[in-house]
Amino acid sequence: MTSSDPTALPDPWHSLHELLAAMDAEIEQVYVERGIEGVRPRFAYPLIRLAHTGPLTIRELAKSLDRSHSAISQTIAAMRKEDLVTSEPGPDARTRRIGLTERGRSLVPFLEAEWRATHATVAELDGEIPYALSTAVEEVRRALEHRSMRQRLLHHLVEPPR
Amino acid sequence: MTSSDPTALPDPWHSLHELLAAMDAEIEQVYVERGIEGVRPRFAYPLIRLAHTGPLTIRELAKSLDRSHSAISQTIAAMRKEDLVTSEPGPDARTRRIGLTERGRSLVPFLEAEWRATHATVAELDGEIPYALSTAVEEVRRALEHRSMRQRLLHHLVEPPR
DNA sequence: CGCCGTTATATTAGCGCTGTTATATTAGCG
DNA sequence: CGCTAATATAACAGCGCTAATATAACGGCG
Repeated sequence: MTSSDPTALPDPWHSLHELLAAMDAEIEQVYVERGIEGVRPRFAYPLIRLAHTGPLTIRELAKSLDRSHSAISQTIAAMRKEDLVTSEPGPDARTRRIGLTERGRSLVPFLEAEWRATHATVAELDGEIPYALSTAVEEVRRALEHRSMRQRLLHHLVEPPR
Repeated sequence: MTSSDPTALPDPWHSLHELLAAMDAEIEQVYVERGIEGVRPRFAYPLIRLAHTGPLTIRELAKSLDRSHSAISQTIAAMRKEDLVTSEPGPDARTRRIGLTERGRSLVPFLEAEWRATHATVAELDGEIPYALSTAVEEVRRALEHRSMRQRLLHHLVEPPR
């Protein structure tokens, strides 16, 4: 017989997921309020980066943003449909250089302002609580490097009798 | 001219997403090592709950797990394909009662052990860092209740000159 | 008593976010 | 000419959401 329901304790990550989703939603809301259509939040990162580096190849951009080249390729494809970036044959005819269109470039100042505002907000939030969330995340990451999640799980796993 | 690239500071949530994904992956790995096929981590929550409550309708279950009824409906559909739950006409012909199959029930002891191990691990991790991640998340949530993300963003948003 | 509109439930289609692997294309290079 | 590298694309995986649909139940009212 099972004593008590362990799921009385909620999924420990649920609240975290909710928090992230809610924050993302409010960021997008700010975009919409500014009348920016068709620019999804995930476009901002590559767009801003490109504005500073100048045209890059997919792989260069991917490396620069710490994403897989495939993921970036898809994001770029979506951005091209929105006329935010161009993809022109590069120096090497195998590569294509991704550059900003007029529209893309025109959005950068706002996106940068928004990016900074987001970071400022995160910093503000971190300041309002006893211990910064960002720091806590980093510490967990390091703790897991030291001893993996799997090892910890197995150690705590009390096997039920069959 | 734009001074410096704000995206030199990375997406503040990227590391968090990575962390969560990595943890989930290791949980699933433990499942696989135990020879449990076709049971995704997200099945554990409803499965365990159902074992304790007995058959529930989709909405009851959704409410019980604090998820949308739609999300649960889809999860249940996936679980039915894995022969983990049954869906039988309920007292009211509009409703269906979701119950456990033999297979589903047989997995519960392990899933509960794993659930507890996960919580123990989270507690352990929280103990290894100066301030618990779980607490920090809760504090951020409360801070945002007090003043919304949107308000904070707008306050920090320094509009670029046109 | 039966019809009809409202309400509740469940499902499904479509979307958005993240990413992966595998395959196709193209061009460079030896 | 064939191998390799870079890119692109397709299919898939996971998480979730909203909105539309079908069905059923309930309640009122003629």
